[in-house]
Amino acid sequence: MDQIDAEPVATLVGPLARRDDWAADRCSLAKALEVVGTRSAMLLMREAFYGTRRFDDFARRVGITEAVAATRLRGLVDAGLLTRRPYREPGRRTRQEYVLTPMGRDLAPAAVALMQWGDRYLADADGPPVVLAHAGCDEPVHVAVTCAAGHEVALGDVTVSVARRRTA
Amino acid sequence: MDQIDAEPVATLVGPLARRDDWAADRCSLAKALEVVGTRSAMLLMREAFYGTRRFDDFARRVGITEAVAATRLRGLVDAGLLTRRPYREPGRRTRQEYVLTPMGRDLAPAAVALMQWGDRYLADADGPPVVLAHAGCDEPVHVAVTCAAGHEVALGDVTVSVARRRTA
DNA sequence: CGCCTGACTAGGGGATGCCATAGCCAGAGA
DNA sequence: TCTCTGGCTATGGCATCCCCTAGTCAGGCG
Repeated sequence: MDQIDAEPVATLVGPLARRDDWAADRCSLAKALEVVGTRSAMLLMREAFYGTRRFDDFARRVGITEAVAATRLRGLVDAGLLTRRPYREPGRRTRQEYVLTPMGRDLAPAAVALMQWGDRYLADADGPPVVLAHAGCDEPVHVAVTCAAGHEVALGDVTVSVARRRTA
Repeated sequence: MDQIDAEPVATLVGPLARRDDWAADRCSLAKALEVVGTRSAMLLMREAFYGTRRFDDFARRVGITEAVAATRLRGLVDAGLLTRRPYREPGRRTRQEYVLTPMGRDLAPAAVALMQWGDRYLADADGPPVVLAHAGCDEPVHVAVTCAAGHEVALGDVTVSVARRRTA
């Protein structure tokens, strides 16, 4: 251990304790960042969570140019977070809309976690601009790390260990 | 509403329902991304969560050059996620270490949420490389959006509304 | 006093992200 | 058939991110 004092960080167990022997290139966080690691990609996902579907709404609401929106949306479709789907309003021509897939929808906790962190530490004097609540009980929502038994887990109580490989 | 069918997305209530009247530039998610919106910044935070403290360990384990590590670490210190602290091992010269602040520590749920999403959708055939568990009960941890009453909340059950401003 | 090491800084260059302006194409309405 | 609009694509340019290869600086040790 190269810990000097007992700062609450995660505990690495098993082979991971020798950090430099472990290749971080398989890290799922790194892989996730390859897909949604840009500002524009994550903000486009925010819009998708808010129900935006049309190309120019995405571009305008995120505040990026249509060229960037086209590139980024194509990337998100290719990665599987959104699907392109033609639709038709009566009296209008056929259009494409970008709709969340389950994979895209499952990114919501990460986006909410980032938003919550921003609310807490980066909001201006007026406080956070929006509040997320549970439609059922009207209580505000928050994101937390919990274990299967339902305990909320602090960083200092997390252990990190190598997973058993699915394949030999 | 420009919803075509009932996809489970968040429901915007009040003034927010007219999306284009709402300026997204105060969005906390956007602000968070200004701080940790780059791949290297988030991966440096991952290392910090794992207990890394020394400059060259950060650079080597994240797989970035020392120049990038220096710039990014300075940014994280300036933003308040890490502090620089001199320390001294006996017989060694004084060094600087980078230690998590409470602000940095509170980013952990967002990082875990992204990692969990990557585990689920982006892992290779071997499955995710590491498993996070609760030190107390050994159960794997996961990140979820919950309300104050403890209910796990799906995206479709989230409402988004304007916050009451802290200041007039 | 001079070497060595840890912790950076400097410089040069390629790739990506973003912006602004302009153009293209399909299809509905006139 | 002509026009208009939504939904993109194209071009050119600046900024940022990242890499690689040095070089610098402080301080403990021989």
